[in-house]
Amino acid sequence: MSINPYWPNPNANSTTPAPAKTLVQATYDAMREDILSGLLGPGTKLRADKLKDRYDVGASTLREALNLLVGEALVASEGQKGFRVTPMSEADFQDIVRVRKQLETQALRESIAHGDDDWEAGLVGAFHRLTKIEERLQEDPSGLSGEWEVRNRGFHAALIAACPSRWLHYFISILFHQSERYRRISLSRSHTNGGSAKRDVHAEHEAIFNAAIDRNADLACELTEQHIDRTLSFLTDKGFFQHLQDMENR
Amino acid sequence: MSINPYWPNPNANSTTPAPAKTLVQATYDAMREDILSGLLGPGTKLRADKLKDRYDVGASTLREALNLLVGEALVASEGQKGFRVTPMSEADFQDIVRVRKQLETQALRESIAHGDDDWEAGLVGAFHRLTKIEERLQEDPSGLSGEWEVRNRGFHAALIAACPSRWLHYFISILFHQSERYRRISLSRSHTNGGSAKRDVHAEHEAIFNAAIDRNADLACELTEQHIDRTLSFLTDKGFFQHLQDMENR
DNA sequence: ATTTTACGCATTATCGAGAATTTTTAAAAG
DNA sequence: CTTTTAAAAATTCTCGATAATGCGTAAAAT
Repeated sequence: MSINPYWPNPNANSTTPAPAKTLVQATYDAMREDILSGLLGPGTKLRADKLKDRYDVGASTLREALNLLVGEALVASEGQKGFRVTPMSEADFQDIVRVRKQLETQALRESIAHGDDDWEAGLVGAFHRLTKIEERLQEDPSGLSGEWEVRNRGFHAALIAACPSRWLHYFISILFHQSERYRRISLSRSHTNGGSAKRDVHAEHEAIFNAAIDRNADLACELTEQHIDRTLSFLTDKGFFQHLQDMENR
Repeated sequence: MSINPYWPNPNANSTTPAPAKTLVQATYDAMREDILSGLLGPGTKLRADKLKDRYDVGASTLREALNLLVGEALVASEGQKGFRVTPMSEADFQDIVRVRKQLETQALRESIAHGDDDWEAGLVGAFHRLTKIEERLQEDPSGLSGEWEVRNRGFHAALIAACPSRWLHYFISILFHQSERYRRISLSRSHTNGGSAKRDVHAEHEAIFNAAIDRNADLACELTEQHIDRTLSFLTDKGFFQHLQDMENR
């Protein structure tokens, strides 16, 4: 994947030998994963020495990766005072959810309108992959969550893959990563504050999938909005936002 | 302004001495201006030596600024082959216009709904500033266009200033800069291909302003959509997009 | 004539050191 | 005791040099 998701990778479906990843990109990928997983918690001060040690790169390379993450709003640059993992807040997540609903439903509509057989095939495949791992995950909830993230991302990408708007894709991918951070961090830490009716994520995915394949745009969008909304109410019910201060300021 | 527009500058309305701009930020600002003005045309290969010479900075500083611009999709990073000013195309601008309409109308609605007296005051002031320079520009169309860009940006920002969604603001500012590049480059080069009915931009601004002050959200959004649409038809009528290939590949 | 290989040049990517800035610590003044 | 001032330490920012990679040219092979 190219650094900037908006501009497509020319080697997408080709047989050219290797992606030839640059060190900056590798560092960027690694750091993003560490931020999304919560290993680098919200608000964490990103000191050069520590990070140079952790990722084993020079100062410049590190700062380039950092500046790349600033563009995705996963890292905030503070004047002459270094970098910091972007803080999290309930208001921020509500905002993400609102805008994400608007953009994803729009993209889904256009995707359903433009989608051809290839789109359907890709969607069926992505849903199948996701189904398999969700079955496996239900029996054995240990591990595998990394792979689930990949397939969940793939399914949601396949849904809107036929939408021709590059800018929608770009913005949606940013917001998706933002959401992913909230979800993953909320799961990795125990905040079992309240009940929060058990959520059948797979059923939600299946319903969206069926509506999309049936070309029922209105229903698919409705279900997508609910799907996204539930990520918010899920975290709220869990009392996740009350624990945010605890993990800041390291 | 902080590098990442999404996260507000804590020194916004304070009396603290100086913004203490970092060299990276200065270079980033200068390069962005050069790209938006067309001085660095679409598709231009950004060679390190030339740019080091032009902006008088070291290699690392330069690359940091470059990576910042990648996040705004004004610069594209090509694997291991350096950087390049993002190309322009008719399809891209159509996409920008579509998404921009959707986001700006949404933000305008929320702004009109939430706006208080301070918002109105800011809007009146911004409109006044814009009016003055547009009057001056009508008599003497030479120069001043740089200042017009600033005030036009300010007016559009004031319209949606009361919208509470940080993410909408962030995405809109990206798309606004993208649009600005198309508009400015189309004006700086002579492509008087066809008639293109003379456009009274000030009248459009005035109509939007009045609708916003009247809290007529539907009308204001309608007018905003037309306003944005006209930037597209204006360039199309001018035959701008037929000249795009000419200015690539330097 | 076309393709392949090898070489030298141009450009990019990476690093570590030094300069500039902020933060911390401690002493001095009120 | 609190505030101010000043030096020291820690951290960030910037630069130029070096290593790695890609590109163009020309000789060699098919």
